[in-house]
Amino acid sequence: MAYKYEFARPALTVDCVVFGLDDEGLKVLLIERALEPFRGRWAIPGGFVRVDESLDDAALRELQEETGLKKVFLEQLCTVGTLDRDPRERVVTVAYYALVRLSNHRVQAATDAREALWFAMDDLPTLAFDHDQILESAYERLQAKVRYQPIGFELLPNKFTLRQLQSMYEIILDRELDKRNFRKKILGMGVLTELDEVEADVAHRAARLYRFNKAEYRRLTKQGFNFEI
Amino acid sequence: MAYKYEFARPALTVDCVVFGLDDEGLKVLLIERALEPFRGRWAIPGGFVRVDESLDDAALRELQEETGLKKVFLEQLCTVGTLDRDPRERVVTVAYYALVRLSNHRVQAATDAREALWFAMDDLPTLAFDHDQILESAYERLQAKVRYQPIGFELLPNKFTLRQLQSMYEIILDRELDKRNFRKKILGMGVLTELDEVEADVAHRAARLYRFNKAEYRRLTKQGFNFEI
DNA sequence: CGACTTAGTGTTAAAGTTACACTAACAAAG
DNA sequence: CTTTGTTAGTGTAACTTTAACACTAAGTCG
Repeated sequence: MAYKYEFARPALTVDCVVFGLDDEGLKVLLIERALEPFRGRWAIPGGFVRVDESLDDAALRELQEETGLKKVFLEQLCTVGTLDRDPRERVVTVAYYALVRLSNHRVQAATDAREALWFAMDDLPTLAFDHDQILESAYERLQAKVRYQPIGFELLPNKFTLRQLQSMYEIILDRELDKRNFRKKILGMGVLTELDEVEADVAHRAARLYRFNKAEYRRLTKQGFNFEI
Repeated sequence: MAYKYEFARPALTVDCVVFGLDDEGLKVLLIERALEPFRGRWAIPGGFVRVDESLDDAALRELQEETGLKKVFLEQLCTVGTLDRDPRERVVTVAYYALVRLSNHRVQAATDAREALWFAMDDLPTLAFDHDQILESAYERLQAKVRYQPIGFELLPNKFTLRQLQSMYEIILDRELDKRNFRKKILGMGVLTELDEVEADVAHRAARLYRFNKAEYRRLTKQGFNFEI
């Protein structure tokens, strides 16, 4: 009991909603709690913020400690400070969310977590604390975000086909898109570079490969270009 | 020195960017700090979160204590936890923003503030801490928000003219709107009720008065109606 | 009653969005 | 080597939305 303060302080935590994408669909990374409270229940990975690390660092650290996931681009979602959200004491949590390519990230349970697993979005368990609500908010935010920012090029291989790109959007937005309109729109943005290559080893006509042009994307972003899908 | 914890905890504060609207334009409520650090400098009102109050409550309380402002609709903006943002110790702050009708809110400096004043957005002093950045983020968020939500009907009298409504949008968005297009769009949303009344005491043709139809607005919102201006 | 001020109104061109169906390329099977 | 199956790739037309633009109407004031 080493730290003393004149006034009582809420505990401060970070929680990370990590969405993972693969061919099967959109998933979320959850951990099974090894400790009370909610021992044995599934939860969003997260933990206490240390006094000498930034919020972003804390989120990255906790994510790695509990699930093995590294170098994820986390974005702040919101901060929740309801009085009774943690039965132990007053805990305020800063929630983050991220979207990763599932095949790139092998998870592995560690500190404070019995297990870390990807759950399909349509087959989620009831979560500990108020994590259901946080997850729901994160999902809404992700869908809103993907509509006006060409997020998620990091989710595809370096070279990808337009079909792969479209599928990614369809999975995240949870609706079908028109092939021709999608191609028109995405090519019209001018952030894709057409390669002199086609996909290999397919049992049908091979599709052309494209590369995401990051420099061009940044240039357009600065000009306030609208990337709405 | 009454409260002891096993691990060091960051202090937790809330800060409120309150935008005020009147005929002159958009203003921000700032306080002059009465205490160190940054004593004498202007800052966004805010203060420490108590362990037994929610974040929203803390924001409302601090705003009232420091500026006299009550019953403001605050919305969470972001949470900032940079390590050295406060010279005293590690402080994490949850930032809020709000938009109020200036004539409704007489301010008055109180606790920890020497003075509380409205500053025009184009004539701001340098602020304490990282409050310049927080204010800038809040302004961007306000402009983004006003474009797709009919925010700010609370900023007008109960009965208002379309010209008043348009002026409000123009001030917040900081650009001129076409009168006919604006009227078409806003009336087309169906959230305004035309009254059998016109404005009084004007030295020219009197404009028709309208009322905001809150019930209809909520109904449409649930249906995912797009209120983009 | 003339001058002044703001209210109120429609149309058109341009841009963007949506819906929709066929041919091209290639591999695999026979 | 021909047929079959599968996905790639392409254009147009209807519709909707946006943007630009100028005059008459109503009322006050002097």
